[in-house]
Amino acid sequence: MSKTVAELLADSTLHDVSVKGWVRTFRANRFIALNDGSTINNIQCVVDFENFEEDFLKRITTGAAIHVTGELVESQGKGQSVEIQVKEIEILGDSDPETYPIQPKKHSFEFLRENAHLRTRTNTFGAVMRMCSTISFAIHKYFTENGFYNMHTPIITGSDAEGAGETFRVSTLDPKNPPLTENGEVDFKEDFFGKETNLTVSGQLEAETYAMALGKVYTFGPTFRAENSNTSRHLAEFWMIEPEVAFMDLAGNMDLAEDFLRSVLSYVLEHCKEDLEFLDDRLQKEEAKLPQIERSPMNLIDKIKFVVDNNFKRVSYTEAIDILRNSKPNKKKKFKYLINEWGADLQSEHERFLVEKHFKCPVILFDYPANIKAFYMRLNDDGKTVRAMDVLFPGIGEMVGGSQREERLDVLKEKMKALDIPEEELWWYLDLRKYGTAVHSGFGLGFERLVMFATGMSNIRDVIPYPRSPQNAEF
RNA sequence: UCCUCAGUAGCUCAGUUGGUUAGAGCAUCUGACUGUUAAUCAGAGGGUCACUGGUUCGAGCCCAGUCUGAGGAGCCA
Repeated sequence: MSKTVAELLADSTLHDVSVKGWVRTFRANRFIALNDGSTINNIQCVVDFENFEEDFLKRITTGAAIHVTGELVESQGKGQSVEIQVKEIEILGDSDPETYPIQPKKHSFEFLRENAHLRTRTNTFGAVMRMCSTISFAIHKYFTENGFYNMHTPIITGSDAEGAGETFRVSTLDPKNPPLTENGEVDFKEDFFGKETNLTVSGQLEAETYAMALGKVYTFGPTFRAENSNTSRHLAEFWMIEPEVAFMDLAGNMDLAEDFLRSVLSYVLEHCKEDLEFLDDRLQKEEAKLPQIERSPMNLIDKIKFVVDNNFKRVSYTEAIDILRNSKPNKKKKFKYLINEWGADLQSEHERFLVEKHFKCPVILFDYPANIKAFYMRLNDDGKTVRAMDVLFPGIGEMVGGSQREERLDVLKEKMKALDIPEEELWWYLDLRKYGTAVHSGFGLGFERLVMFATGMSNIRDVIPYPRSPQNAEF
């Protein structure tokens, strides 16, 4: 029975072993570094090349899949504690060294992105993708242990009123020859659902309906935005975590976001040690090439520990504006957008100043001006701010965006009217405010952004298996 | 979408003021060696210089357009 490399390395009582994996390197015609993805570590397989045909050994190339049988012994070399003294090798799948793109050397992330189907066979992407899985599990674990129910919100939606960005249309109509109405417009009554439909940009509104029945719910599913965003932190398809809780106000929402993030990251510290150490090491080597000023003050693991061990700084929008207005870069006109008065939307440079320079820790900004936030956010008594909050992380920017939801029917209706959001599209959403309405809150958290922070990867396209972005849907 | 930068061998890159046959390291192939850690040593093969057009006696290099990628901005998670 074959064991995984992880099992071999963990159990010192094993003797006769059998393992299957992919060849990383074959050194000195004697040492095969074999990896099967179960761990970042390779198992060294020692071959007595005198006992094998030369032509057979030539087929043991980087990328080949092989089955090794032998004896697990203490290693004579220094780089590893144990190794397999090989008795038999079976080549399961050859790998043509002339064309196999992954060499035992450093590749650029850009190159590996073009070979996304093979990049998981590298140390870095293996580590990142194993961590994705662990983080995903930690998220479900946190919510389950805290009394949340998981729900699957629809991926195809009929309402265009969520207001969270451009949508992808879902249609079975013939794009070359669509049915037309008398006015010459596309007749979506003829379409599959009998109306215009899109891929979801958020499960929030549906999650609210379930929170108002099950109490605490969360969604963890794919989300689609057809924005022409070309940045290292946006994707057209990403996974979003959206908890929604009945009877919880904004303060509770902030507590939840903070506790959630710190718990998940703490779980990662505990359960991804080897992968984290590798990524940390890699980052430090990368940073060593940079000039002193551009290096980050903390290494990856310390950065995660810092977030786990310290409270997030909570600052109202109004306080943040005061801090920014009196800040050095504002006075010296170093900001591209200078902060002059209350009501201005905060730009990336301002958020980064607050998080990276002023507070030097994750920051929760709350109580934003109503006119720069979404229609469903709870209006404060001052009449000009809403109970919104953003959690800002160093290097990532907005990790979480959330709010207490407007629970008062008349206030909500007025807001929708002002923003031209048709009531008949969201009749069911308004029903929540008619029947047993209550204070409730929730937030959205971008899964890949959390993975970026936990892995130290700087491009979001490198923390999702097959990134979808403008002009790119390969694989 | 906007701004900036880049595109030269399979990969990572060098290529001077425009001037003979475009280079290096790694990878590959051949040979040697064999307790190595991205093994080492010797040799060989490998190029539509992103694409299209232009300027010029002559373009990898200059100009225009297009495509692709990166960083930043906007939109946001």
